[in-house]
Amino acid sequence: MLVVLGPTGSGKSALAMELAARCSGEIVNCDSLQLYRGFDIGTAKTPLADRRGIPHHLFDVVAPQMSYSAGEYAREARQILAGITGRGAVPVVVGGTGFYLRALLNGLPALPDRDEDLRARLMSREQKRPGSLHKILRRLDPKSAAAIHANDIQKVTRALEIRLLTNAPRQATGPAEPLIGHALLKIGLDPERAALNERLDQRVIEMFANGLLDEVRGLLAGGLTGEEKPFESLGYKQAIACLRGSMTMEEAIASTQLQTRQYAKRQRTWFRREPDVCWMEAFGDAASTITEAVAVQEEFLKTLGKNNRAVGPAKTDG
RNA sequence: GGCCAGGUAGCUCAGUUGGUAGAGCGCAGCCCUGAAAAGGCUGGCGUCGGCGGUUCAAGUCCGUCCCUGGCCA
Repeated sequence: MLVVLGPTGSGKSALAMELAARCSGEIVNCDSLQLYRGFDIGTAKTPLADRRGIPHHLFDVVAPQMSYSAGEYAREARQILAGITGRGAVPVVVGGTGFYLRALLNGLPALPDRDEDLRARLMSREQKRPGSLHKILRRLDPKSAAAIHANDIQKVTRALEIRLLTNAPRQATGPAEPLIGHALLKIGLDPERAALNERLDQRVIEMFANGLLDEVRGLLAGGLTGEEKPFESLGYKQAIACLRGSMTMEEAIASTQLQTRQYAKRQRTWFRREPDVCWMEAFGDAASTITEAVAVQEEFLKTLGKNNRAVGPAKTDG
């Protein structure tokens, strides 16, 4: 399988389709927001008309009211991958959400999902006495408490949740199950920062010009409140503020541009640690990048073919 | 031209009765076991508008000049 990763706006989707078109590939989304139904313009989802007949998976599969998690993603994506390889095609995972990609490839330990009731109780405790959750964690799971900053309430809460639900500290909760049975080629896109920023700024202007506000109006008219999870994301947050009159359009655009740049920065930091990535310091839709990536892909598919033949018979007992 | 209010970190601004400067945001770097487009951590020597003066010591007092905004001519 192939993985195309990189910051937002680096041209992952375009490159992924070029690669998929050359190897009977099928695109598998690894972006936490493109999963959501109805959130198209602000998430830069590839429009149906531009998908060139290439199968796209895990787009528009989550209702906006639903909260989602890396664990759910990993489970669903693995099923999709199995289906694709089962019919002899090549999965091309397109990922901007590093944590989801890690969950997919490395797996997550078998841990309980969010427990909203428990979280509500923990939160009210934290609100009454700030810092109390970390204090409790220090007693119940000192190792996690040392690893998580006291101000990081989200992660403190999660660690405490695990400890209370499983009666064990996080580290003792068993190993993750990495994805197996797939030869992997990871291609990373890392265009020059100034050029990416410029493109991101431009993209935000286009999103607002091309109907982001209308899309949000439509979502609200369809019964959503504007408080659902995906409305907390880049562009949608600002669009809501704009529709409610707490932000002008100019402010909304500027704020989205700013936060998009910051997001891209965090993605870069995350992906830098991803092992075994074939990095290309350019946009994925540049002709030279496509040429280079296709060459790498062909090399990969060639060795993959050999390995499959060599390893094939031995696989039966696995 | 006169009066008033200002000119302090990239931006917005704090700076007590004089003891060589801070906060938010930005920016830079980073973290990450089910919210991840989320959440969190670390990093601030900047001619305190210029020049003189008073003082052991001035962003802080005095003089003068420059700039910005407002009001009056």
